[in-house]
Amino acid sequence: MPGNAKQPNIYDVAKLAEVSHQTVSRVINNYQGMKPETRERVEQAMETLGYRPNLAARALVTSKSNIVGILASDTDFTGPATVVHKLEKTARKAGFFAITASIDPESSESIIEGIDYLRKLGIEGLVVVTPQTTAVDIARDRLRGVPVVTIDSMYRMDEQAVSMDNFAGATAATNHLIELGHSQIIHISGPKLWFESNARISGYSSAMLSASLVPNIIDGDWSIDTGYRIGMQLNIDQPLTTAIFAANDYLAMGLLHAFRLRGISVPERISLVGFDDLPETPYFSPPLTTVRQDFETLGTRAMSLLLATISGNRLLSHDRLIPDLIVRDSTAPPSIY
Amino acid sequence: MPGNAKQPNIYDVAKLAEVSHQTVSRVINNYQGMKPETRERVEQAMETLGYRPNLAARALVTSKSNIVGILASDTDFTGPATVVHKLEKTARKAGFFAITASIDPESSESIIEGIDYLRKLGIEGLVVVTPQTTAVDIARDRLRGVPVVTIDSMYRMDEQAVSMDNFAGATAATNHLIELGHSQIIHISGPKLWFESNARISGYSSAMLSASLVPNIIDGDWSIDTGYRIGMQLNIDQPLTTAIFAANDYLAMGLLHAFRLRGISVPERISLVGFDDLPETPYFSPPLTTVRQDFETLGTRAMSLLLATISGNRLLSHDRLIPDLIVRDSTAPPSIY
DNA sequence: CGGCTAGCTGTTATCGCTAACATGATTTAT
DNA sequence: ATAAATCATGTTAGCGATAACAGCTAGCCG
Repeated sequence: MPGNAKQPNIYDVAKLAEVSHQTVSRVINNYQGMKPETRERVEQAMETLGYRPNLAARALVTSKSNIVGILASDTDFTGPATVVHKLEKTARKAGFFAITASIDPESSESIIEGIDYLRKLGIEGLVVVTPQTTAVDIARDRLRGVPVVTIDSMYRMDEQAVSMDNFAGATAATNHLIELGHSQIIHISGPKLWFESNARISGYSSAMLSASLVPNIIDGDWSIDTGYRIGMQLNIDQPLTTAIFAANDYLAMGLLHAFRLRGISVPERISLVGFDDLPETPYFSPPLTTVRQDFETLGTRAMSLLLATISGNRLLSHDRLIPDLIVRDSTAPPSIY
Repeated sequence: MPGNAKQPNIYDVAKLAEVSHQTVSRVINNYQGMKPETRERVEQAMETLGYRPNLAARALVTSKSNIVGILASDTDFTGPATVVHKLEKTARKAGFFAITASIDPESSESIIEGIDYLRKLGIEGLVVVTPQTTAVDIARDRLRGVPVVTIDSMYRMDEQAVSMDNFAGATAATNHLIELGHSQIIHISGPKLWFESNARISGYSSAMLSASLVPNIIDGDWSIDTGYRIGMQLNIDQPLTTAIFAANDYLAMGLLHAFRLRGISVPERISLVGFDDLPETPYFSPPLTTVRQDFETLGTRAMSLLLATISGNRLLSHDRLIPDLIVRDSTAPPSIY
């Protein structure tokens, strides 16, 4: 790297264009009300010098970092990953920088560490993509004055949030089974600490009760393994169960695997519904009926909401997306034995 | 937000501690050679004021941003996602900020946009997690003087890179089949543009040739769908094929699905090996023999390499990780018809 | 034809920090 | 005891931008 000449600054541009540095600044900031000719001359000079404004200097004087933070769990589920990508792209498109801190949402130490990391950078806003309540609370507490938008919380409707209506999704899934004629429908739930998990439990219960059926919930988590174990142990004959709504596709996958080993056929003996619509879900045997969430829109909306809040336009403060039921071959009317 | 008092600066701390601002700066930068008593007084003052150094001001004067960039494809595959998380955490632990730009690796426009975005921030280094060659070239070109570390490239051994040895992984997979006694082994490849894809093709071919067998490659991509289509069309009787090495688990998943429909049993009629070891891979029917890559280590190593380069310690410049073969039930010796 | 208003551009101060040098109080050497 | 060296801290300048205000032309009016 020879002669690594220092980056040109605003004065270098000014000198070359034979104007004052302030005029250059005006060009950079797109100030209306200068001679087009002057502007052109300055743009010319910036071009030939390869000038790039120094963001640190700008941030210092304006006390605006132009950076927003993203606090994300370090799970590698594809849903959150999609959301984070969209958040970042939306921010970028709006001229903001997005910085992600991934955390272990079960450890408040990790949460605090992540938030402090973002705070050091002087973020102007934060999106929390962690599906547990604690992270949000800590964030709001430590970032007083900085807008915080939550994804996927429905536990505090007054706050700024964009959420996937897991309740509605679960209701749709359950109603689908009810409409097919099932009455003994079990729900295998996700872990209790998660927003989504609870919302799906409520949606299921509500649909069951509305149809005068009795909810029957088995505690699970998000893993294939747990689905498998439950699938191996589950007594489906007493009382006679004909349908299962699993809280996610992984659980459903484990159940399917277990049922295959036990010779329980789906959907003939048991109808099964999942949640998430993973890329491989259509290729299960049988292809799984499930609920699809539009994570891309979720990410875009959340960042738009945050940016609007930062620039002072209070938008609608609680946006909600409804997931879609995708019907495939794993659900059918109960067979009459 | 009442009385939103302005953030304290170094002078406020200095006044409270009754020292000069420079002394405060010394404390912040951990300067050795000041009275312990003075240091304590300053630390006291910082604590009571809740002082946080202003990074913009520091960056301005030192012309060091303390930020590194991550250029990542916006695929939601779990491998890259894991790598990115680890990159970020490793950087954070070392006192650096990591900012991710996700790009469409097939569009050089998108790549350039991503790089310019990072460049504006004044990144001091970059890790490229994009599995195509173009992104790396563009990055190196536009970021002259900034160290760039690549993940998963093996196409230019002289450059700074940490890679997963896909060649070795593919060789291991192929040899496993050969050792079981198979001789007609087909490889379904990934897309041609990807590093990994080519490395796996080479590893397969090399293992075949070493065993005096004839390579037979069918072009694919990474999708279940393609695996499924190929699985439906493939003629496995002429010539008599007894084993398939699929370039990833998704392809294998599609193949399995197709074979199930066609009544081709795995592993009795066809042995199948995948690549990736997805969380669900053990739950395929049959559980899939595959190759596992340690993405966490990959991420950690790559960031360590970058940070070492930034601080001037040229480390080993090409680090390589060997994936592990995980043998499950989808492979068996060929049956003698 | 003097003065006032607009329309552009220039000047100066400032953001919060670190670098480089300056200073005063001790200690050490002669 | 006095000059030199050492230690701890203070002073000044400047990083590269924007903000706020000041100044200079023109053009229009009465």
